Amino acid sequence: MEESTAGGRTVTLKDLASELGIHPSTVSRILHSGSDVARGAASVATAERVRELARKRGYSPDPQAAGLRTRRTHLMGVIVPRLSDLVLAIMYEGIDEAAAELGYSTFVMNSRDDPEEQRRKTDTMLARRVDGLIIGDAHLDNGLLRELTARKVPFVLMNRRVPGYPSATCDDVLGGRLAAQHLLELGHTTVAVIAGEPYASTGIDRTAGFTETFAAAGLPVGGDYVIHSSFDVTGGRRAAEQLFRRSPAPTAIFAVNDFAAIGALGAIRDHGLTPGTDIAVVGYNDVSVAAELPIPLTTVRSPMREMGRLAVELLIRRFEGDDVSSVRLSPILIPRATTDSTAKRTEQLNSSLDRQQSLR
Amino acid sequence: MEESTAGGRTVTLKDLASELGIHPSTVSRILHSGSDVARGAASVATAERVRELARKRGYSPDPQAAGLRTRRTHLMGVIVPRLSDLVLAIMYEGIDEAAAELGYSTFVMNSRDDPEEQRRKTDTMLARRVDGLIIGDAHLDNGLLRELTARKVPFVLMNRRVPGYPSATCDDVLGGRLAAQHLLELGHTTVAVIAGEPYASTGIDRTAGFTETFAAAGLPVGGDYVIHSSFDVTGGRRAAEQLFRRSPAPTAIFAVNDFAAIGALGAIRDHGLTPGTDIAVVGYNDVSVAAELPIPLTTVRSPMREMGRLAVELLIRRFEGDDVSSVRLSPILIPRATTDSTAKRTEQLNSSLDRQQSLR
DNA sequence: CTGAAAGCGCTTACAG
DNA sequence: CTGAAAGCGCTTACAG
Repeated sequence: MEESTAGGRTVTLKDLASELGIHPSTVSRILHSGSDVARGAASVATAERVRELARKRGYSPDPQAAGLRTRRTHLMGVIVPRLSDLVLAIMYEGIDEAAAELGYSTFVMNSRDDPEEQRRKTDTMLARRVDGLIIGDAHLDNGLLRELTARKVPFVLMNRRVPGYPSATCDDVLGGRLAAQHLLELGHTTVAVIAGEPYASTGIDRTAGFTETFAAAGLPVGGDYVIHSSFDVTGGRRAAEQLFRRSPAPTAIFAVNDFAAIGALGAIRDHGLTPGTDIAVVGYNDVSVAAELPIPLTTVRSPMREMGRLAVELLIRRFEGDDVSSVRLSPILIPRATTDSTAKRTEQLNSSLDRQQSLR
Repeated sequence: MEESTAGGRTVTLKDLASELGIHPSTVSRILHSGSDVARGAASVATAERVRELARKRGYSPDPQAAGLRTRRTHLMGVIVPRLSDLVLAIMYEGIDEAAAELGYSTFVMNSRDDPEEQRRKTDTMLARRVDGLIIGDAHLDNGLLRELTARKVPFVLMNRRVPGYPSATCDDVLGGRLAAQHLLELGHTTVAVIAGEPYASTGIDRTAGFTETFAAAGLPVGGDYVIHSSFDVTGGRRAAEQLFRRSPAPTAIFAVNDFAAIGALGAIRDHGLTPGTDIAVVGYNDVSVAAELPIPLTTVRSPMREMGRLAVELLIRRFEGDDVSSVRLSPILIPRATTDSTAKRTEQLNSSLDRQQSLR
């Protein structure tokens, strides 16, 4: 009945020490002196005996106990809107990898982008005494971040940025620009944006990069051609439905998220049109399904896994007292079939859309 | 410079006690006496003063320290093949919810179904002193599980079952049967299975339920009409390509996973055929995209989120010493367009496939 | 080079 | 009803 924590009887420092007839503190010192056998912590001979026995007994130090003394848990809290969003799941895989490599473990929690949940999950993480937080669901204009800063909780943002706080993000303005340039080259003049949630920098920046580029080309994008939406399939479908009511209809749609783009593709099909032929669509992120769609999706690839890894590195640098600044990773455009041969057919399309609208 | 763990200066039991002029042990006793104000732990008056101050100071007990004494961390380890698999991500959301409600926190790690990684991640979890494990990536014939049992590590399986160990799964044999009955009713006689990985009970059971039902109807499914595959889009596509080489070609395909089914749909289109019209396809799980596909996918819905919740509950019952037995949740069939009007066209299809093959 | 002590924040019998 | 002590497993100055 002595088993308590999983794994039953666990070997402790004291066990090791008494088996070798030396003091626990000596064992501790040796085990902390890095791989160079002793480094002044003990004689090479004792050090070797200790290491040997530790290995043999499968000793693994109790992080609870160590943390109690050192005040460092080697734990990171990660907050995301939802792990069932593939984009965040991939970023988390990057976090998981990097954290493991660097000796950290992570808690992940879903906030569903609800401010109350964000606060609650943050509290849970802090109650667990994490060393710091990776925040993947930051809203612009954020009281929680101010508060965390005041409380000196080390954190970095990932995925979404907020001015004034260190973050690991994609250069989303550039991403929007790439999408715009691509569509400009294809000759599109009436374009629309499915812009995501208004509280997320991702959507805002991608939209800004896109509309600024069109404006600079002398083709400003009208306000009612920019529609906010959730970042999922349903959101994209709904937004596209709205765009179908605009006149003239857009000949190209930039959705700031691949899943929203997929929803838009569905709406386009429902209207009897063919993406890539009748109307161009560009998504964002290049999730794995994008290339596998019936009509493969042109998209802006963002380095999702890398962002996760980077967030871990930045946070660790904050632990070490460094004053880290934000990093934006570069996206690239992946042209595929949904922007194949659309622009030339502009007139044709508009008349076909007019027909559709009169049927309504 | 006194800040160390995130959150800086933290209120301790001792702080509370000295502010009230009582002993820390009294404070501890009160805070542990549940919501009934004192329950013999102290006078109602002191109890109220203590609770009041604890609230005011935002006291939250240090779980490291508590765990060190009690040998219970209230931590669970969760191992999944990959969180970027939506099916597992949803299950994890169920785990996350239930664990939070019941006062537990969880670590999740990806094993990528690699036995070495499974072992490594398990070790990391145990080194973190989790109270137990939820294993979502179990392989049939599993040395690791035997070892964990020998070491008295409490664990439950989720998603995939292994005979002899407690698990929270979907009744996959039933699921396979539902798919088969549906296709039988539509009149299909030449059917095939994209069966998933051979080490996963999910694929095995779904395939067994399916083939047994067809066999019982006097229509045994030939061995070369059952093809193993990975559980993703690529795996499904490859398996379908192989099935196109069979003669007679199947008029219906059961894929044990929706993503594999989506891959099969791609292959079908590549062959110039239309799913739901020329060939029936049934998937498994009913992930959110299934209903949103150009041709919505008929599938067997599994209670993914519920499985996660259930796994948490079972594990906690194991902590309490209960001898828990496995639970299988029931799936239901969701008929959609990919099995709309296929069976009648059998002959027609077969001749069309023959034509295709001769072109190769 | 090694030992001994103190202490991290908590809990839990044991007294009284 | 409350206090005081011991101890969970570790780390870290401090001696010597």
